[in-house]
Amino acid sequence: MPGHDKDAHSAVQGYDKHAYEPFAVTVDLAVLTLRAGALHILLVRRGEEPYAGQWALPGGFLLPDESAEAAARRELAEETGLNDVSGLHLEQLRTYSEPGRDPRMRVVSVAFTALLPDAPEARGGSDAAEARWTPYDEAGPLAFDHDRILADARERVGAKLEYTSLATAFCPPEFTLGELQQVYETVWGTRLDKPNFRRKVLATPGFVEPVPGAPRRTSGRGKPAALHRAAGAARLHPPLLRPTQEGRPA
Amino acid sequence: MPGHDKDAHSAVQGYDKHAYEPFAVTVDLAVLTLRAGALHILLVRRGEEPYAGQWALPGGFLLPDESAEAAARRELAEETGLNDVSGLHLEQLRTYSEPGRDPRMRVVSVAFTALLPDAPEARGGSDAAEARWTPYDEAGPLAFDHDRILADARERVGAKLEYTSLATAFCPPEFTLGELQQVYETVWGTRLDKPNFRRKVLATPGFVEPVPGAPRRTSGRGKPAALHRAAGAARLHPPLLRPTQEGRPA
DNA sequence: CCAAAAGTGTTCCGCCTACACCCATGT
DNA sequence: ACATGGGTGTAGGCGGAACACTTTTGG
Repeated sequence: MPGHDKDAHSAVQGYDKHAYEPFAVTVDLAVLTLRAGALHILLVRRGEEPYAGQWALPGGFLLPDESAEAAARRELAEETGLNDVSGLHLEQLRTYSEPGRDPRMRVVSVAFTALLPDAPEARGGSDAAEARWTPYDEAGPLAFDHDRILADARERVGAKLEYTSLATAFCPPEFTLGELQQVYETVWGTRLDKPNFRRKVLATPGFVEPVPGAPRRTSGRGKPAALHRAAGAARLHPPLLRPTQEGRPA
Repeated sequence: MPGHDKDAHSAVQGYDKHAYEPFAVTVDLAVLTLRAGALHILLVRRGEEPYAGQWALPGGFLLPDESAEAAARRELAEETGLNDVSGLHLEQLRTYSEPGRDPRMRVVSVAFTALLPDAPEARGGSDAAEARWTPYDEAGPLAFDHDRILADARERVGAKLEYTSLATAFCPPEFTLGELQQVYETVWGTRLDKPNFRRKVLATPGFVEPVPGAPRRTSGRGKPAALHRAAGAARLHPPLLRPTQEGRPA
């Protein structure tokens, strides 16, 4: 929002939108999902310079009358072919504005993190751009500063698992506690004690609740599990803390 | 960063920066400090329409070759007269991009939270705009969507006190544990048990460390306190959790 | 001597960890 | 029968809450 410096006033008072260097505003999306017990990220292959042929995060320009959130949903739908984009978890990560991050022009990008429960195979984008789910660890060097955005997204998600109900966003509407536990184990890269995980989750008010008509889902082997769904809470009290890593860097 | 949609390409391939509706990009600053045991926010009074005469968050336009962070520091220096802006804690809050949030034109604003130890009296800005420290609770209706930005900032700061060493940013370089406790009590609006607070803080590795040549600072009455300073850690393990509010809304 | 703030000690209780053990299902 | 995953029980210990108590200053 405009402040009171003279630069702003001279630009704004006359409503001259082009008097100052304009900025291109884009959104970038770090779309994460769990496939085969591993964290995957949605990437698209660039068709043009710069970075032609390299993989990058999906994204695109804001249209004149949409918010960054709306642009992110639109781009996501266009590039993955998802229908119910309205329901999924979308969250601002941060905004990247360093000059020179795009060699062509000044681009300010609002980055989002999106979490998907299952991973529908990615279709190419509307203009036939190639899209692919890639294991997080194999997401090679990406175009622009997307490596950093991706790293920021992972760190943020890992931290938010502790004190928010974010993990349910990786799960389908109805899920088993085993599935929920896998989310934590995969994102954190640790093993958790199943009985204790179960109790902690159930003891946290508003985290999950059993589905009334509970038909228990079987996962091949073993006893079929009771189904749960997200109860309303956004923040977890008490939080589900990561196991204490002794050698943690201060 | 550009994606692969056609809109983007047609705008970008020709390097035509004005082919699409340009966006004005600004920064807004929620500058918080503690004065007289209460949370205060730095506000400036607007001189022009819209919202002329109303109070607003300080901020301003990005210059062509500076990042949002740099713009935030520059604006802060200009509007408060602070010299060592380089040292203080500045952190991205989120980006506000809803169309219509500025009635004049399309403005995308990157909001920051800044935390100051003491509160030097605010000078008016370089162009004589009025600036004032205001108790958080008395920050009346602000211009634009700044009420929301301010609320978001407070919520974020409160949450981050739990699991980061952010509280030290409200303190001078060397501080007493009593001062640190006041930060928590003021931002959270709760009372904390002094002995337990003390032990928890000292038990969290990397949070604070005693200053070697410890001359103990007196605060009028009572035993002078030992001085501490922030040790390196950014995240606290274990976190300093807020006292459990039972009637917390889910 | 008293008030006020810093700092230490100690007890109690809850929760978290760990691991043992039972349940239900597929092969 | 047995492997596999779901689910319950329980003993031990660590840590936080609560509060008593000592220390050091200013008035």
